[in-house]
Amino acid sequence: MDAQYKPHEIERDAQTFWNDNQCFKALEDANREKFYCLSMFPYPSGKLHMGHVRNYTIGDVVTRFQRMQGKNVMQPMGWDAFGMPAENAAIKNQVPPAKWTYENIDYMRAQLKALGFAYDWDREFATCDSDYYRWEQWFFTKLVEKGLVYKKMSTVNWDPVDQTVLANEQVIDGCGWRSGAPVERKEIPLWFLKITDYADELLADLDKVEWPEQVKTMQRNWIGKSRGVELAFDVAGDDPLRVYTTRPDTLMGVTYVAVAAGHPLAIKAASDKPELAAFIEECAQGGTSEAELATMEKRGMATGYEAIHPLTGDRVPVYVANFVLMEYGTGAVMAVPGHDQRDWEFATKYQLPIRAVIADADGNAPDLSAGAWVEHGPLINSGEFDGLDFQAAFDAIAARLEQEGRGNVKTNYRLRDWGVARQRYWGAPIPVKYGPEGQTVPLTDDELPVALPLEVTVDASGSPLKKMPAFSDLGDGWTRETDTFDTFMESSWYYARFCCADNTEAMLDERANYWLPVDLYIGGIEHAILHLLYARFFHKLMRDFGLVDSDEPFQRLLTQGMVIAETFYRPQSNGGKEWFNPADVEVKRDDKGRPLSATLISDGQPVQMGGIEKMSKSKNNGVDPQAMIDRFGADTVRLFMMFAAPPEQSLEWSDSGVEGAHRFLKRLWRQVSEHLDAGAPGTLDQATLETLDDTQRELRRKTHETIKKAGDDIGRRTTFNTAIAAVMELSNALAKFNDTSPAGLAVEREAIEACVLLLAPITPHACHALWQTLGHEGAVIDASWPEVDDSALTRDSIELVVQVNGKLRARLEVPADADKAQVEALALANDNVQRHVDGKTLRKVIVVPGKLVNIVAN
RNA sequence: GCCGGUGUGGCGGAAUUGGUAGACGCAGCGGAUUCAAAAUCCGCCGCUGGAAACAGUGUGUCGGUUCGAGUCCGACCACCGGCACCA
Repeated sequence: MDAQYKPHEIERDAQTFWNDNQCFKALEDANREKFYCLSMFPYPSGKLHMGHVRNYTIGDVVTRFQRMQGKNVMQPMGWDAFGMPAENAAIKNQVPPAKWTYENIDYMRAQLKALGFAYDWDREFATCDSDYYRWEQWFFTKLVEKGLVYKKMSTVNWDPVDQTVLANEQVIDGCGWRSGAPVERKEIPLWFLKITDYADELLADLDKVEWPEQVKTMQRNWIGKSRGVELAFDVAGDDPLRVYTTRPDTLMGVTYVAVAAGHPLAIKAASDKPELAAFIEECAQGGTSEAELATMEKRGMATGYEAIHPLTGDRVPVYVANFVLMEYGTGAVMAVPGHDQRDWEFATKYQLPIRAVIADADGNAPDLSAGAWVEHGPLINSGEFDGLDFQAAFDAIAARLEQEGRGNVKTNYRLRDWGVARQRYWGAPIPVKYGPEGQTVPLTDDELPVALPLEVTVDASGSPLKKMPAFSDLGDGWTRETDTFDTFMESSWYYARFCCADNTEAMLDERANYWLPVDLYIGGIEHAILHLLYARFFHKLMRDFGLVDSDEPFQRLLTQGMVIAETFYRPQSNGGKEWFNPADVEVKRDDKGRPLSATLISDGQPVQMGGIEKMSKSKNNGVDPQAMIDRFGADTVRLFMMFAAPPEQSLEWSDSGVEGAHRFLKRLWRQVSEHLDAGAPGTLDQATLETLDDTQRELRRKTHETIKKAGDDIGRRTTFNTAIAAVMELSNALAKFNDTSPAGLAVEREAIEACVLLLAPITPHACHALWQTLGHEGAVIDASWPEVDDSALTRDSIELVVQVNGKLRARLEVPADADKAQVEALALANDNVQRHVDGKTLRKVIVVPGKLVNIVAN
């Protein structure tokens, strides 16, 4: 064997072998247990970044591990190819988005192949292929027929200079990112899917999936099921105002009512009040994101109207408030400043009355001078309802409102219907046409697919489709919808299409039911809500249409952390920052390794350290995976990624850490080489096992402990870092083991083969070569995960720690079968233990078998 | 602002069910090998005191539960992710 580890040759040979033998082609086989492992597919932005490498390495490790467990595995890969960056690149470089996208795909596919991922490439597709999105268009028309789609007015960010709709990301500090003009809120008609029809099921079925609890919690909170009361306030001279509240117990504390700026009552009130009209116009300033709405200054103005309290008949003023939104709920809220902090701040600002109607913890009227009292408590100042607790008050007040026909108990959801229309070009056209008499008609099957025209010129003024009569004008007064789908539509069902991507006759077929649900889905935590919720919804839509028979798309979920790196910059005269790549910067450290200063290598001048952040283009702190592969090989990059942190945590890039990973592979390679040079090993038959000496038995124990731990770490815990650490320990034990007897070499062979098999999912190329070198006929890709020999794990004696009052005072070597009394006696006989219990009274001795003894004395 | 998370040596991290804090790796220090260097190998490595044995102290901060807390509970601080048109 070549004594030197040559990753590039090894990787080329292994990949050729996998390719030639179609090792990763997945075929349905009803007699074998299937395992569908899926990593979130990438947006083809240009080059792979480290986040991709991490994501796909995790998926590949699990895929190869499950294959070694005997499962019929399928791991596909494709491209989430529609989206804004292609349009931005088109504006910048005058390249059509399609050309840019497909070139990026070609480049990134080659990078994925260089990393040796076990993908079934026959299933590959890009969502911008019309063979893919045609089924999405088809399905949308079916949803229209089922009444699950509707059109309504909705608020978007409007750039008044570029005359175009902006994404939230394109709104910087309230201004358009290109024009710099203050953004306005504008109402336009948009298509929606009725995800709220599925709110209850989306909530309940979270119990069916094995997802991280925090992700389930986030989804539950996002859906936000609440039980409250919808009630009406009469308005003198106008229609009643309907409001929803989860705190009907505070109804007697209502001191005003607030409506959205777009509310009919507000608009009516503004007709003879110029200052109110001006205020309403001001409310249209700014972006639409919830974060922006929640943090903006709360402002309001009286309408002059008064609402009549449904129970007391008192008159309270109606305000227009900028934080009430027309499209959420009823566009009006009742305000209880005594018991809601936002209402309290608003009331304080506009000198509105604040009434206490809920008692504090001591049963007294709460002090409301510094803020609202928001806890539950018995009612006060509420007439006949005084003294009732939250639940009793809720029920009594709801019953009373219902009896008077002024309200009813209602379940509400925070979840809003899914707006799927985008005023953009690079997306799947929405398959709808409009008639001369204003008809809205979904396209029929023979009118599908609507192919996106690919030869276009894109500029900052919005979608070119709107300016292309060849696309939009259907003749006889009919026009085509020029909006395209939200790209979340494509990513909501791609996992199912991978099961039968070659089907040109149907969206899905029976193969989908063989593979689905996805057994393990891996992707960034940033997708914990939107993407995963939309995909779950879409799956249920497809189920109710008979396309799949499962309830949930993703059985297990692994949310990976970000890849982060140090940032470096220099302030610029315009107040901005010029960011430098870590590869171009040299960091000086003190003798403890703490960073002191940094300089740019090219000019030797200092740069500022900007902290450790997510690798991104904007901060120029990305480390190019390709450069790392070229330098160390794919296995080293994969090993470092898996070793440096557990998958759920963020991973800080470290050049020297990568070198450490490389060092380990070189060392393993050398260990195999030296082992082979040492001669032929004996066989580990029963007779040999019985005659092993202590050192040999110790190495065998370590081998089987490592097999056990690595299998549990990879298969159950998905903590690849600790699995690797365990194999490193075994390798360290091997380095200390110098026994060239036939039995010694046999034990060593077993340990070395364990190292190779346990690392095979992580560093598949090196292990492919080592497995061959060790004389195996079959490839390691077809090898089974090694089995634990429980008899190798037994010990004659174990180490116990002895504590006195919880502090470690001694370590004892005791027979493995020692009983409590023996252990206690041994512990008390220890000199150092005696010194610490001397002169004290023994209160208690706690023995934790196999672990420790704690002697309590005082 | 709201929802979710994280915080352990110089650094990345380990400690799986409340039971030895710091596995494994990086950096650093010392040594071997070498004409020399690289590579490699061996040893040391939380902080304070001590020659050592050992003692004290230590998991963001403050408090609590427990024989025993990195782990559980309460309050707080800092940072990260998401917030519906980034993907």
